[in-house]
Amino acid sequence: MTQHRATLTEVARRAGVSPTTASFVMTGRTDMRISVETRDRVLRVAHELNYRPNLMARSLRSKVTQTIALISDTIATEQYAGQIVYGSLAAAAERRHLLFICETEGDPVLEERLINDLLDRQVDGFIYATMYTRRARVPRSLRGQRLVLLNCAAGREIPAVVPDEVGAGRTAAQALIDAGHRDGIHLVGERAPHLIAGSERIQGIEAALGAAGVSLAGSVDCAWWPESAYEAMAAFLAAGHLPKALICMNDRVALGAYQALQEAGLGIPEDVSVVSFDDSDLATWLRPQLTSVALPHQWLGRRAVEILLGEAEHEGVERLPMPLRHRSSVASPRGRSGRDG
Amino acid sequence: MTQHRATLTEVARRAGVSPTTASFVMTGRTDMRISVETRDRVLRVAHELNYRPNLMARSLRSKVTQTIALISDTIATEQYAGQIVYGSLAAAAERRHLLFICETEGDPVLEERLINDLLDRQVDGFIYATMYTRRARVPRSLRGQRLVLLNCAAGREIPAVVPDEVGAGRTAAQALIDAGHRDGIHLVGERAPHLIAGSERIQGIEAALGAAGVSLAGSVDCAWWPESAYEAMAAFLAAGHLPKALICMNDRVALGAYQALQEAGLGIPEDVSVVSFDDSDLATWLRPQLTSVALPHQWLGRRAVEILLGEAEHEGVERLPMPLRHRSSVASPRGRSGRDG
DNA sequence: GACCGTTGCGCAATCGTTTCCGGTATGCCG
DNA sequence: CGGCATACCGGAAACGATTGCGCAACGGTC
Repeated sequence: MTQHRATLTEVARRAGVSPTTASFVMTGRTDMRISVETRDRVLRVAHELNYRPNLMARSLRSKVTQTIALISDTIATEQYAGQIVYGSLAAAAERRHLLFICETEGDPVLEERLINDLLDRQVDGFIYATMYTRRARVPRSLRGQRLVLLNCAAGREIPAVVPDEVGAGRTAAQALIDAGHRDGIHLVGERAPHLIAGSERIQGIEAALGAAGVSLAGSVDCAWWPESAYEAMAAFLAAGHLPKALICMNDRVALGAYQALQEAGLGIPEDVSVVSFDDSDLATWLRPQLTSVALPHQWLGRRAVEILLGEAEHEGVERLPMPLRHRSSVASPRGRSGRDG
Repeated sequence: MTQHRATLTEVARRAGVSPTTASFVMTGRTDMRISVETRDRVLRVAHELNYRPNLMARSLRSKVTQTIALISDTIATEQYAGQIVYGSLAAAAERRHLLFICETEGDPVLEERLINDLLDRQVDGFIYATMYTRRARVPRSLRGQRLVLLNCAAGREIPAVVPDEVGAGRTAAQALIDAGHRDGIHLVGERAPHLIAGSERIQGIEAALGAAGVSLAGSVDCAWWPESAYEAMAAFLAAGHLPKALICMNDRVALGAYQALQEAGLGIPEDVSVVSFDDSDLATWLRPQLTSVALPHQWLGRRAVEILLGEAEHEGVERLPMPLRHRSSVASPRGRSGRDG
């Protein structure tokens, strides 16, 4: 089935040298002097035999596997996770590391089992990711391991990478302020205390508005899903409210808001401006395209790998900026003279 | 940093037995007789020392790593990929295997490098996945390896798992027929030959329609994206066409169609019924919720793992059914007496 | 010719398991 | 008391690399 792989010992024998020499040649180490002829001979034989090192054997000795684990509660289930995975994958591949991906489904027992399985395979380090930003309790079995938290935090001593949600809130609010909005600004989406992203975004929003001498006109309470947002928004409009600008807690909420606004005959952005968070695919699919503050998922992944592999200084919790993706859903308050025409 | 892990030899010494005995006890092998007392003693010591086997050492000897590789062109970039990953992950975890995930980005050089890296780590097998169903050329370096193709095929001798797109086409068409549609049925989305999913879906659609003595009233040509679909559909309506039912090539196309229909004042499903393919998140977010034929992504992943680990018979190319998710976007042709109210 | 630095390389142990061979008691039978 | 199962276990060689030493040969110096 699987054809024979030449071993280092075979290469050494065929080249007429010791395994030691062959090893030094193959790994390119220079702390043992090897003549050019010998070196070339070994390399030639290795190439002829199509030699590839057995990394398990190497790792057994050297204690380094060039392997890292990305373990998450719901890595694949959540739609954005792909970008995190991709960022980590790419960063790992660039550094010649391979990634084990695991999903605990939030089950502590499964989590424990997976961590042990990973440990048994001698992974060099862990990225522990959660889908929603929150405080995390680091599993006991991860104590003492090389570890970076992603999207969650657990004190200063463990490096963590999270999105700068407060900054995002400021950015979103500022986008409206810059467009000339001063009143009629409403928040859409519930402010539940367990949604850290939410509280922080709101904190940033209020800071930016406050700095401009503006305050929120009100808020529409709904779950962070299209249907809930649609219903709440429809009821809000039916009650006679007429918002001039909406800050939606995420793109899915924005979708629901769009549906209600359009059904009520309100134009975006002529009558109502909309900004949102996440910058998912949805943002470009809506009509008009949605201005959204992007979650830097790919960067979170990359950054976590960089820190894990010790290339970046770890400064406790690192907050990655959430950039504004400016599109067509924001215009100046009255009239159609918005910056996007 | 990382605390000491007890080795099997240590356990053996502390239990007063040979490593051989300890090994047999720990792996639960019965082909060497071991007294109950000895067994218990070893187990107790192992537990006290918190012993965990070093799988690298084990694998070095036994040639089995309990590790498989999922290698894909664009695993994370594409939004559905998450479900494939999740399915494989779960299936692998259930069988005590760990998954290496890799993304080649369609680059043959990177692909070659990644496969070699995986081979060097002695993975037990490969799942080679592509995001869009197509013929695949299997990389040379994968020849002779345990391998299952996912979403692509390359001849009878290599097991493959793909969605049953022809069946999906039949299902979609049948949904309209069952609702009473006989004419005014239009296709939305380009029929490009490289989109195997497309050709096969159309094949199924025409088969089902033909069997019912019905034929397509026409088609709207557009790329498989919301914006393109919106524009094409808007133009189509502007030209005076009035479709009674739409079969959209995927949910994103359906989104574009929804936008155009709603802008034209046409009601879904009162005036126009819509069915689609993929059953992405979008389908439940739209108003009305979209009837869609689901891509069984999670099952593709699971199935590939099962076949790879030899639990399922490999019968060449296995086509997984694409089930209909019936929602509110389909009703009987005229009047609002659709089955979903 | 003794000494020494440099150059070039090999021996053998090691990593933590598994596994191929045995081996030693003990009891029982005849 | 010899022989033979049976029950229980251990020695040591793998697996395929890395690595701590040590060592031979050569050339030059005094």
